[in-house]
Amino acid sequence: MDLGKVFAALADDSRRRVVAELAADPGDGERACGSFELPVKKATRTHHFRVLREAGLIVQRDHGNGSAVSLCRRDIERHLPGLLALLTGELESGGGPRRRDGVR
Amino acid sequence: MDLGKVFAALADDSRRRVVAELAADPGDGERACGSFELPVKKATRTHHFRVLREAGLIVQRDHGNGSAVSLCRRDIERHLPGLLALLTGELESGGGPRRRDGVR
DNA sequence: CGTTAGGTATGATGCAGGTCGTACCTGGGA
DNA sequence: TCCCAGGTACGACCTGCATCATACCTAACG
Repeated sequence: MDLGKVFAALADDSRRRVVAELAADPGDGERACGSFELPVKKATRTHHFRVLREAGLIVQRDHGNGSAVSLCRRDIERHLPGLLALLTGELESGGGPRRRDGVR
Repeated sequence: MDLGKVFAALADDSRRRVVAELAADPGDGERACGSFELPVKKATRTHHFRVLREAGLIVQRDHGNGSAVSLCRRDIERHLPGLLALLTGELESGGGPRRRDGVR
Protein backbone atom coordinates (compact mmCIF):
# COMPACT_ATOMS: atom_id res chain seq x y z
CA MET A 1 0.00 0.00 0.00
CA ASP A 2 1.64 3.19 -1.20
CA LEU A 3 1.09 6.32 0.86
CA GLY A 4 1.82 8.46 -2.17
CA LYS A 5 -0.93 6.84 -4.21
CA VAL A 6 -3.33 6.97 -1.27
CA PHE A 7 -2.76 10.65 -0.58
CA ALA A 8 -2.94 11.49 -4.26
CA ALA A 9 -6.25 9.66 -4.48
CA LEU A 10 -7.63 11.44 -1.44
CA ALA A 11 -6.50 14.86 -2.63
CA ASP A 12 -9.53 15.05 -4.89
CA ASP A 13 -12.80 16.23 -3.37
CA SER A 14 -15.01 13.78 -5.20
CA ARG A 15 -12.88 10.79 -4.35
CA ARG A 16 -12.47 11.84 -0.75
CA ARG A 17 -16.21 12.18 -0.48
CA VAL A 18 -16.77 8.66 -1.80
CA VAL A 19 -14.35 7.10 0.67
CA ALA A 20 -15.69 9.18 3.53
CA GLU A 21 -19.27 8.13 2.87
CA LEU A 22 -18.25 4.51 2.63
CA ALA A 23 -16.29 4.80 5.84
CA ALA A 24 -19.19 6.46 7.62
CA ASP A 25 -21.57 3.68 6.65
CA PRO A 26 -21.92 1.43 9.67
CA GLY A 27 -23.28 -1.43 7.60
CA ASP A 28 -20.04 -1.55 5.70
CA GLY A 29 -21.69 -3.24 2.74
CA GLU A 30 -21.52 -2.64 -0.95
CA ARG A 31 -22.92 0.50 -2.43
CA ALA A 32 -24.04 1.15 -5.97
CA CYS A 33 -21.63 3.35 -7.90
CA GLY A 34 -24.49 5.53 -9.06
CA SER A 35 -25.65 6.23 -5.53
CA PHE A 36 -22.95 8.84 -5.00
CA GLU A 37 -23.99 12.32 -5.95
CA LEU A 38 -20.88 13.58 -7.65
CA PRO A 39 -20.83 16.78 -9.70
CA VAL A 40 -19.19 15.08 -12.67
CA LYS A 41 -20.22 13.14 -15.75
CA LYS A 42 -20.26 9.38 -16.08
CA ALA A 43 -16.84 9.04 -17.66
CA THR A 44 -15.22 11.11 -14.95
CA ARG A 45 -16.88 9.08 -12.24
CA THR A 46 -15.54 5.89 -13.77
CA HIS A 47 -12.10 7.48 -13.73
CA HIS A 48 -12.37 8.37 -10.04
CA PHE A 49 -13.41 4.86 -9.08
CA ARG A 50 -10.45 3.52 -11.00
CA VAL A 51 -8.05 5.75 -9.09
CA LEU A 52 -9.53 4.66 -5.76
CA ARG A 53 -9.29 1.03 -6.83
CA GLU A 54 -5.65 1.34 -7.87
CA ALA A 55 -4.83 3.03 -4.59
CA GLY A 56 -6.19 -0.05 -2.81
CA LEU A 57 -8.94 1.83 -1.04
CA ILE A 58 -11.99 0.17 -2.56
CA VAL A 59 -12.94 -2.95 -4.42
CA GLN A 60 -15.48 -2.92 -7.22
CA ARG A 61 -17.82 -5.72 -8.14
CA ASP A 62 -19.28 -5.72 -11.62
CA HIS A 63 -22.83 -6.73 -12.26
CA GLY A 64 -22.83 -6.26 -15.96
CA ASN A 65 -25.65 -3.82 -15.79
CA GLY A 66 -24.44 -1.87 -12.78
CA SER A 67 -21.56 -2.10 -10.37
CA ALA A 68 -21.04 -1.60 -6.68
CA VAL A 69 -18.09 -0.62 -4.54
CA SER A 70 -17.08 -1.46 -1.02
CA LEU A 71 -14.37 -0.14 1.25
CA CYS A 72 -11.23 -2.16 1.98
CA ARG A 73 -11.71 -1.33 5.60
CA ARG A 74 -9.54 -4.07 7.02
CA ASP A 75 -6.52 -3.33 4.86
CA ILE A 76 -6.80 0.37 5.47
CA GLU A 77 -7.12 0.04 9.21
CA ARG A 78 -4.19 -2.31 9.30
CA HIS A 79 -1.78 -0.32 7.16
CA LEU A 80 -3.06 3.20 7.77
CA PRO A 81 -4.75 3.28 11.15
CA GLY A 82 -6.69 6.45 11.80
CA LEU A 83 -7.03 7.46 8.18
CA LEU A 84 -10.73 6.71 7.90
CA ALA A 85 -11.43 8.64 11.06
CA LEU A 86 -9.90 11.72 9.44
CA LEU A 87 -12.25 11.41 6.48
CA THR A 88 -15.42 10.80 8.44
CA GLY A 89 -14.41 13.65 10.68
CA GLU A 90 -14.36 15.98 7.71
CA LEU A 91 -17.77 14.72 6.66
CA GLU A 92 -19.32 15.56 10.01
CA SER A 93 -17.71 18.91 10.59
CA GLY A 94 -17.49 20.29 7.09
CA GLY A 95 -19.84 19.44 4.24
CA GLY A 96 -21.41 16.79 6.38
CA PRO A 97 -24.69 14.99 5.90
CA ARG A 98 -26.51 18.26 6.29
CA ARG A 99 -25.16 20.31 3.46
CA ARG A 100 -25.35 23.94 4.44
CA ASP A 101 -25.02 25.20 0.91
CA GLY A 102 -25.12 23.75 -2.51
CA VAL A 103 -21.61 24.57 -3.36
CA ARG A 104 -20.09 22.64 -6.18
CA MET B 1 -7.17 23.48 7.55
CA ASP B 2 -8.15 21.95 4.25
CA LEU B 3 -7.86 18.19 3.91
CA GLY B 4 -7.60 18.55 0.15
CA LYS B 5 -4.58 20.83 0.40
CA VAL B 6 -3.01 18.62 3.06
CA PHE B 7 -3.37 15.42 1.08
CA ALA B 8 -2.19 17.10 -2.09
CA ALA B 9 0.88 18.34 -0.22
CA LEU B 10 1.61 14.91 1.21
CA ALA B 11 1.16 13.16 -2.13
CA ASP B 12 4.68 14.18 -3.11
CA ASP B 13 7.56 12.01 -1.90
CA SER B 14 9.91 14.87 -1.10
CA ARG B 15 7.33 16.81 0.88
CA ARG B 16 6.13 13.74 2.71
CA ARG B 17 9.69 12.99 3.64
CA VAL B 18 10.20 16.46 5.10
CA VAL B 19 7.09 16.27 7.25
CA ALA B 20 7.87 12.73 8.34
CA GLU B 21 11.37 13.65 9.48
CA LEU B 22 10.08 16.66 11.34
CA ALA B 23 7.41 14.55 12.98
CA ALA B 24 9.92 11.87 13.95
CA ASP B 25 12.20 14.42 15.63
CA PRO B 26 11.57 14.16 19.34
CA GLY B 27 13.09 17.55 20.01
CA ASP B 28 10.43 19.15 17.89
CA GLY B 29 12.57 22.19 17.24
CA GLU B 30 13.42 24.11 14.14
CA ARG B 31 15.45 22.57 11.44
CA ALA B 32 17.46 24.25 8.73
CA CYS B 33 15.88 24.02 5.29
CA GLY B 34 19.12 22.83 3.81
CA SER B 35 19.43 19.94 6.22
CA PHE B 36 16.99 17.82 4.26
CA GLU B 37 18.60 15.69 1.61
CA LEU B 38 16.15 16.06 -1.21
CA PRO B 39 16.96 14.93 -4.73
CA VAL B 40 15.96 18.28 -6.23
CA LYS B 41 17.55 21.65 -6.92
CA LYS B 42 17.29 24.72 -4.74
CA ALA B 43 14.40 26.32 -6.56
CA THR B 44 12.35 23.15 -6.39
CA ARG B 45 13.01 22.81 -2.70
CA THR B 46 11.80 26.34 -2.12
CA HIS B 47 8.63 25.41 -4.01
CA HIS B 48 8.05 22.35 -1.82
CA PHE B 49 8.43 24.33 1.37
CA ARG B 50 5.94 26.84 0.05
CA VAL B 51 3.38 24.12 -0.60
CA LEU B 52 3.83 22.70 2.88
CA ARG B 53 3.50 26.17 4.35
CA GLU B 54 0.30 26.91 2.47
CA ALA B 55 -1.13 23.59 3.57
CA GLY B 56 -0.60 24.69 7.15
CA LEU B 57 1.79 21.88 7.96
CA ILE B 58 4.93 23.86 8.71
CA VAL B 59 6.00 27.35 9.60
CA GLN B 60 9.12 28.90 8.21
CA ARG B 61 11.32 31.44 9.92
CA ASP B 62 13.53 33.54 7.77
CA HIS B 63 17.06 34.38 8.79
CA GLY B 64 17.93 36.41 5.81
CA ASN B 65 20.88 34.23 5.17
CA GLY B 66 19.21 30.91 5.83
CA SER B 67 15.81 29.79 6.97
CA ALA B 68 14.47 27.07 9.19
CA VAL B 69 11.21 25.19 9.36
CA SER B 70 9.26 23.67 12.19
CA LEU B 71 6.24 21.44 12.30
CA CYS B 72 2.82 22.79 13.30
CA ARG B 73 2.47 19.78 15.51
CA ARG B 74 -0.23 21.15 17.75
CA ASP B 75 -2.52 22.27 14.94
CA ILE B 76 -2.05 19.02 13.07
CA GLU B 77 -2.72 16.83 16.07
CA ARG B 78 -5.78 18.85 16.90
CA HIS B 79 -7.36 18.92 13.46
CA LEU B 80 -5.94 15.74 11.98
CA PRO B 81 -5.17 13.35 14.81
CA GLY B 82 -3.17 10.35 13.76
CA LEU B 83 -1.81 11.86 10.58
CA LEU B 84 1.74 12.27 11.81
CA ALA B 85 1.78 8.70 13.05
CA LEU B 86 1.03 7.53 9.53
CA LEU B 87 4.02 9.45 8.18
CA THR B 88 6.50 8.38 10.83
CA GLY B 89 5.23 4.85 10.37
CA GLU B 90 6.16 4.98 6.72
CA LEU B 91 9.61 6.28 7.63
CA GLU B 92 10.30 3.38 9.96
CA SER B 93 8.85 0.54 7.94
CA GLY B 94 9.82 1.37 4.41
CA GLY B 95 13.03 3.13 5.23
CA GLY B 96 11.06 6.13 4.21
CA PRO B 97 10.26 7.67 0.87
CA ARG B 98 13.60 6.81 -0.58
CA ARG B 99 15.19 8.87 -3.26
CA ARG B 100 14.43 6.86 -6.30
CA ASP B 101 16.37 8.31 -9.15
CA GLY B 102 13.50 8.00 -11.54
CA VAL B 103 11.28 10.01 -9.30
CA ARG B 104 7.78 8.66 -9.34
C1' DC C 1 34.67 45.47 0.48
C1' DG C 2 34.28 41.37 -2.19
C1' DT C 3 33.09 36.69 -2.15
C1' DT C 4 30.40 32.92 -0.98
C1' DA C 5 26.42 30.22 0.58
C1' DG C 6 21.53 29.76 1.35
C1' DG C 7 16.76 31.29 -0.35
C1' DT C 8 13.61 33.47 -3.31
C1' DA C 9 11.30 35.15 -7.73
C1' DT C 10 10.39 34.43 -12.31
C1' DG C 11 9.75 32.16 -16.58
C1' DA C 12 9.98 27.99 -19.42
C1' DT C 13 9.07 23.16 -20.10
C1' DG C 14 7.28 18.62 -19.96
C1' DC C 15 4.08 15.58 -17.98
C1' DA C 16 0.32 13.96 -15.23
C1' DG C 17 -4.40 14.43 -14.06
C1' DG C 18 -9.40 16.04 -14.11
C1' DT C 19 -13.04 16.72 -17.24
C1' DC C 20 -15.87 15.67 -20.96
C1' DG C 21 -17.89 13.76 -25.59
C1' DT C 22 -18.55 9.88 -28.05
C1' DA C 23 -18.92 5.15 -29.04
C1' DC C 24 -19.69 0.75 -27.29
C1' DC C 25 -21.24 -3.00 -24.16
C1' DT C 26 -24.48 -5.24 -20.94
C1' DG C 27 -28.86 -6.45 -18.67
C1' DG C 28 -33.66 -5.30 -17.60
C1' DG C 29 -37.98 -3.78 -18.82
C1' DA C 30 -41.88 -2.10 -22.09
C1' DT D 1 -37.86 -7.40 -29.93
C1' DC D 2 -36.36 -2.73 -29.20
C1' DC D 3 -34.90 0.70 -26.34
C1' DC D 4 -33.04 2.64 -22.12
C1' DA D 5 -30.02 3.08 -18.07
C1' DG D 6 -25.66 2.20 -15.95
C1' DG D 7 -20.54 1.52 -16.92
C1' DT D 8 -16.49 1.31 -19.55
C1' DA D 9 -12.92 2.53 -23.23
C1' DC D 10 -10.80 5.81 -25.82
C1' DG D 11 -9.38 10.14 -27.24
C1' DA D 12 -9.17 15.16 -26.74
C1' DC D 13 -8.57 19.29 -24.16
C1' DC D 14 -6.78 22.12 -20.72
C1' DT D 15 -5.17 23.17 -16.38
C1' DG D 16 -2.01 22.42 -12.73
C1' DC D 17 2.25 20.87 -11.03
C1' DA D 18 7.09 19.30 -10.48
C1' DT D 19 11.33 20.53 -12.22
C1' DC D 20 14.96 23.40 -13.58
C1' DA D 21 18.02 27.60 -15.19
C1' DT D 22 18.79 32.02 -14.33
C1' DA D 23 19.02 36.25 -11.93
C1' DC D 24 18.70 38.52 -7.73
C1' DC D 25 18.78 39.24 -2.60
C1' DT D 26 20.64 38.90 2.15
C1' DA D 27 23.85 37.81 5.81
C1' DA D 28 28.39 35.99 7.27
C1' DC D 29 33.25 35.73 6.81
C1' DG D 30 37.73 36.65 5.23
